[in-house]
Amino acid sequence: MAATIYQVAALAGVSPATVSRVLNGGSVSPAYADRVREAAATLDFRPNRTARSLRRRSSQVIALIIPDIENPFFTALARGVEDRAEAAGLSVVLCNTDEQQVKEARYLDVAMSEHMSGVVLAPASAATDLDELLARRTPVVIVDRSSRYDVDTVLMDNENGGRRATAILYEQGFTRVACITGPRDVQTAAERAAGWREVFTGRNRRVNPDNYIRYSDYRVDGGRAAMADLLSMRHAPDAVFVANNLMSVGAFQHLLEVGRRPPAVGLASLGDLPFHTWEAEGVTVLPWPARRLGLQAAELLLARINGDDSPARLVVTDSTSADDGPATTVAHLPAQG
Amino acid sequence: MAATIYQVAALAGVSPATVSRVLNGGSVSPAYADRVREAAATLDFRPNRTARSLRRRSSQVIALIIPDIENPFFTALARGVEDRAEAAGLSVVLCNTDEQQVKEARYLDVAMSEHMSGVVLAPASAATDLDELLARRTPVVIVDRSSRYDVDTVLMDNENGGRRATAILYEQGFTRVACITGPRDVQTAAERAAGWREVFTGRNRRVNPDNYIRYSDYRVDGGRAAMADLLSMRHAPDAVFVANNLMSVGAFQHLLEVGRRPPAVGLASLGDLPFHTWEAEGVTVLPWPARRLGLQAAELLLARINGDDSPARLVVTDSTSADDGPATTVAHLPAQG
DNA sequence: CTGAAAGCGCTAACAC
DNA sequence: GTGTTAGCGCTTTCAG
Repeated sequence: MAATIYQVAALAGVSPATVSRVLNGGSVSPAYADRVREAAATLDFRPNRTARSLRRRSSQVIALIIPDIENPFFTALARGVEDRAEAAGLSVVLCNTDEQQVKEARYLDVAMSEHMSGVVLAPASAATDLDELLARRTPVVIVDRSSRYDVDTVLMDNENGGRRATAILYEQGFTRVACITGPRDVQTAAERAAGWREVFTGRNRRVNPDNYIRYSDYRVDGGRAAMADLLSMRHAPDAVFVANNLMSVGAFQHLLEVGRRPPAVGLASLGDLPFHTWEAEGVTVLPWPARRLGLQAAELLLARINGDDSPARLVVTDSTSADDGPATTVAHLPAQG
Repeated sequence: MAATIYQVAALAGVSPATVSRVLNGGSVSPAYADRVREAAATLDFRPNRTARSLRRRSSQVIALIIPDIENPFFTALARGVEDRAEAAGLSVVLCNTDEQQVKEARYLDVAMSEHMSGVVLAPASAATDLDELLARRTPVVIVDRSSRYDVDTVLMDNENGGRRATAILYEQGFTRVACITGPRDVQTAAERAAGWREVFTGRNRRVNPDNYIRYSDYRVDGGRAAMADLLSMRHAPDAVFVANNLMSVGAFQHLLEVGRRPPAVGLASLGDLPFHTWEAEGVTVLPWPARRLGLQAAELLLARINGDDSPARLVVTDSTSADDGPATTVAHLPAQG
């Protein structure tokens, strides 16, 4: 049914090698090239990518592995990766690990055994095992959360994000700014909280910061519950820094439900509240440019795929930077222990 | 670097065929099987899927092609497909067409040339060309929007959804219920509007329904603009049926912005407002079970992949059905013209 | 510039 | 139950 390179060759009266050459830009006499193209067209020939990958030992596909496909942060990141990859003629396949290490391992496995030409990975956990992937010299870029490997990594400046968001709330006149962050064992959560803690302790010297931080789950319901918990304290905070987009939605919902919408209680979020375009309603939003992260990650990956073998790079983007601005710092990773 | 079946065979002292058999469940003596497994383990052998696909002429992956990865409806649908496919040991690769026919065509192309074992497609347009895919007998299931092909299709009962949502608003006491629907040339938009029109004309006999319908774009901003437009009419409606989740968000935002939150103006949505869990706030939400649609589509696809060749089926789910309920009608498609 | 031929790693007849 | 062998469709030396 599907035409092969041999049939095209036969119809054009040339060898399969010649057909292959016109497909891949080898040097072929114009006359032959035309005949081949014509034959290919009439047979509706479509090169078999599986065979090509087998032979070339690499495919024209990269994998993007993310922990939560239903989080708009990651879908926006995916758009960034896609846009850049598409421009380079690569297809992106999106894999959802659901924050589970086993699923992540399975998809990494698929990436290897499908000989994908690269992987962009937002790790589900700090324990992710990339040994094999790296042993096979598959280009890998880590994004959003860092890993214990010496590979290209694209991160946000989480600590500074926490610091700035918190500082803004104090500047708005609030006097006791609490923090809702993610799971204790997720690095980004710890870093964002660290930024908050620094500012908090500077402003509320007599207060134990541990009383004003809640470790939640980066999800809507977790954010709502944490906000409810904070507001029920004896000395409740008058504002809250929330460390990601989804928890901010939950926190905001709770405020609406109890009739204390900002600025009755201050609220600052790292990243847009998805599908709420009402900063005007009093929520402070620090840009958290997911799409750009994706673009950068794809950029690094493409370079590696094209043979770049310089030392691993670390790209840290700060939320203060303008959307197209240059406030992104590039540095080489320190040697790993 | 990567071990092959030959190396495993050599180490185990058997033939490659035997290794293949233990991998794929052929009958092999337990003694040999053990030796093979051991050899595979020590070599960290991982079957090369590319080679396997080339030989078997099919891969263990299915493509899910959706028009908008940033729409929670489609990501939820994707979860459904994934969950079902995973249970069957298939990997799902997600492709985002961005509502563009060219991208859609490209991904269909990839699906073909990668010999994917099936495709679940939410068409970007009515003009989608599946001729080749079907000629190659690739199993295909259409979901969400129908196509001109005689293939398995999983849809919501759009017209009834529009009818019910509208009726509910009238039952709540509103007297003039307008409609915000999707683009004129999108079938689901027309169907949902038709349901609305039926109820509207029954209740407002002297009024021209065309004055109370807005064709927008299924996006947040479009919904907001349409709502603003409707409210500025001389005889403005006192309630609005909005035909999808994102436009409902926009419409709702506008109501908040002008201080007329429901029930000051009635609002009914087909599907949850993403990340707003406040039906309590007066928005009527008809369940629009995206995840279930995905499950059903995957179910049909798996059957086809496993050789089912009965006539094409049409599965229509009604939003009135309980989440796990049976109010889903299954019928055979009429013969196509 | 072109063709012949040898595989990429795996599976599936077909023999034994 | 097991091994031998011939490809899947393509790319890529290597000769010419």
